[in-house]
Amino acid sequence: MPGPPWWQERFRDWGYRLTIPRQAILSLLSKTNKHLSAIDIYLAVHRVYPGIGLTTVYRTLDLLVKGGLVLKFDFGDGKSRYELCKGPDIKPHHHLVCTNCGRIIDCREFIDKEKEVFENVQSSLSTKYNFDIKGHQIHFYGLCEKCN
Amino acid sequence: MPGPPWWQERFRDWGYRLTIPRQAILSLLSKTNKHLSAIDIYLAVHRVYPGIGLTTVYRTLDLLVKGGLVLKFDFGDGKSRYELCKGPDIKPHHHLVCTNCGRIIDCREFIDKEKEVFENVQSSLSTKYNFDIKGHQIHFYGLCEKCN
DNA sequence: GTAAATGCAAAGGTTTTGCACGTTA
DNA sequence: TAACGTGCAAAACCTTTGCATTTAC
Repeated sequence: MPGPPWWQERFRDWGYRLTIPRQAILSLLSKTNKHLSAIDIYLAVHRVYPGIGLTTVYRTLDLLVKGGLVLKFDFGDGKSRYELCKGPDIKPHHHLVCTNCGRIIDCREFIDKEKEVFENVQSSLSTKYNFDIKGHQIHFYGLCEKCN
Repeated sequence: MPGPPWWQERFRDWGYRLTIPRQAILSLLSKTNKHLSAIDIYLAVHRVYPGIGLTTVYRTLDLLVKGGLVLKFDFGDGKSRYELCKGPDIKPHHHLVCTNCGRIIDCREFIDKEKEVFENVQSSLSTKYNFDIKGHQIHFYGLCEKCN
């Protein structure tokens, strides 16, 4: 018996309007574990809400990225990909990217060891460069099983 | 008294022709510590070799990336950036990216600690996912001194 | 001499912008 | 109802492709 989605309150506090396209995009992102591009999202939402425009997808994603609800990735194939990074069931992870076929695999096993290392690194980098570091991304590049 | 550039031999062994545009691009990349886009490279080479075309820049960069002489980065501003990663004076490093103004800072201090961590991680990831991992990138995102 | 490399122009694909119309709070 | 959000069309970019010409070996 799910209550209202957790992002409802967030939008209200935040002062932005929770419109149908925004709900549809958030709902989609919260149900997938894929690495969707703007077009992917447009096409998927279009099936359930045919009125949506690609422009709105881009603008909503920008908003969600700025608000820290979504992460934007560039894996080198010319289009950005988006992932929800807040909410229940969300675990931080990194990516293995096949440089041949573009396949992307999530990997989580490194996260524990990473934490202890990166907390120190980030705070010392912040001090040294006067940089307010918000986060980091780690991408592993190589050849996947099929392409190897 | 510099001898012939180190990449001369490399190209010959490799079976590719060492043309004027290729030399000009490699020469530029070996002298800069900036994070140049294709257009940046085109404009800089154009000053010394006006005959060059943007297409050749892209094709040469692809070649150098495939050959492992150059790394290609995407920092989220819609254009790829290129860095020489072979040759004398080249030290591996990672990047701090300002999400407001796009400024990019190289950081090297993490490299030592990183090595011991990542050698293990990469080999265990390789085994687990049957992925032949060639390398990784770490990007730190935040606000630089001016934008903070 | 011959295959490889180049430059131009055009095409392709992704993302952004301007503006009139709808919608949310 | 007033400000915010949307959709469409067009524009702006970055990158790739086709093809005739030039160049390196």
